[in-house]
Amino acid sequence: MPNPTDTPPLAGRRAQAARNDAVILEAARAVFLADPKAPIAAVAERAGVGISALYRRYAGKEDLLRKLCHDGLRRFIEAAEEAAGDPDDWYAFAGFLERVVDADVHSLTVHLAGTFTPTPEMGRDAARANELTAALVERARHAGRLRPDLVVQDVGLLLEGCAAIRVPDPERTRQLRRRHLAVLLAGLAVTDPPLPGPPPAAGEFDWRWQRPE
Amino acid sequence: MPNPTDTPPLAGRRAQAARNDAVILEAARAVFLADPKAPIAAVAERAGVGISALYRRYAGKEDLLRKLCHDGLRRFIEAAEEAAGDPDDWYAFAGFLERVVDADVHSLTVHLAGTFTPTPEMGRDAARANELTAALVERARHAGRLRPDLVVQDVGLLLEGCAAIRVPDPERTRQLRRRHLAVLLAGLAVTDPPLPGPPPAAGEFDWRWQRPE
DNA sequence: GCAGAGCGGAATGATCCGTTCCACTGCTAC
DNA sequence: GTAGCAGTGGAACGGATCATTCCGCTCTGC
Repeated sequence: MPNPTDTPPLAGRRAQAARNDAVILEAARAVFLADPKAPIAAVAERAGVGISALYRRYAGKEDLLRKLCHDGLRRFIEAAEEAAGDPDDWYAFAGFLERVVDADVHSLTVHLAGTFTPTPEMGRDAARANELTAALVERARHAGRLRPDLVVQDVGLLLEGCAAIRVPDPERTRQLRRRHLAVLLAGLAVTDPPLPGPPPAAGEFDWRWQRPE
Repeated sequence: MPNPTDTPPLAGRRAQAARNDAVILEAARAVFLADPKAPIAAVAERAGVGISALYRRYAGKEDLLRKLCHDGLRRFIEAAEEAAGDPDDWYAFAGFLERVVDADVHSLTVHLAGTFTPTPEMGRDAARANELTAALVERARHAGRLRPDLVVQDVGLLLEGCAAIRVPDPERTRQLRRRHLAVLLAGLAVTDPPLPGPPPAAGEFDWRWQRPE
């Protein structure tokens, strides 16, 4: 009689349900990453489950999208915290970008933004993500390894540029993005010539999070 | 009796028609740039004309999309030819990228690809565009101003990264893209460290031009 | 055995969109 | 003058797409 109260070695129906939790989330991630406007049926198909399995877990499409996006935000935060552990100021920053790019977190968050009404907690997490990023930028700049005219808001744009690169094969996508990122990093470590135009301001991209109209 | 055979000072109905030609194309460009899946009615509305005015000129949506994309390809070629006129090998290359980014040509071409069956002429133009780009890359590299491990196919990805940056205001979009491009250019002018991963191969992105299925 | 959690997938109803159609306008040719 | 027609606006049509609901089935847990 293994574990009467707790149920780690979940079996039978319950086990499938628990497995489906993960499978569905993974499928949703993959599908909406490829096409943010994909129908919900595509997620079910990809997960190899019926539509009911989805609606049993989420109140509706918007609910799923919100969950997905929030998870992405959390991964972003994780990446920043992990990277911050690197004692080298430059590699902390560079490693952060690499992690975020590898995890393919930015495109999900950005392309799904505006398709749901965010929760207050998401707002708080977004703020935290921003702080962590700013700290990483500050460290790298203070160490003199990062061009001084780069502002935090630029980082979002860099990540967006990387996220735009996408081919059918995920692994190849990762490689090509790394390649792109390498060019960017080389450009970020250089002081001259200075960056043109007014730098992006704080809050300049907040509109992304507003619902259309 | 001004001009019995030719009709430069077109008037009345004809004049409106000629004006509409341009207005419609411009509207279509703007609309499909903002959303490649936009309905045709949105184009008509933006142009301030009825739907008939569209269908009088184009056989259908696909026809319009093809025309738009082909125009974009031609602008790309123009940009390459103009930039090639610069005697400085590096500025020819950099100026080429700046022109393409400013003209917002790449995103249209890329995001519309696959939504129509291309004409043979488009195939030829695409090949020409590729040659011109390769020549520019070659010049810059030969002059020792460009990192030696950059291949032509990388250029498409760089442009894609820039095109991914988009805010509601077109002029601000242009500024931010220039800023992004400046980082990229700085990174391209640097030799060390070398770019990671297998470089993109010729034809690796041809799938973009295939219709879905 | 049996109640019901969990599920598959057809059915539903709403929305969206490409295309067609028709009535109208005002040049233009005669 | 005026008949004819190129050019047009926009309503109407028909097909496609989707989110969501619903029903009947399968097994598990007891």
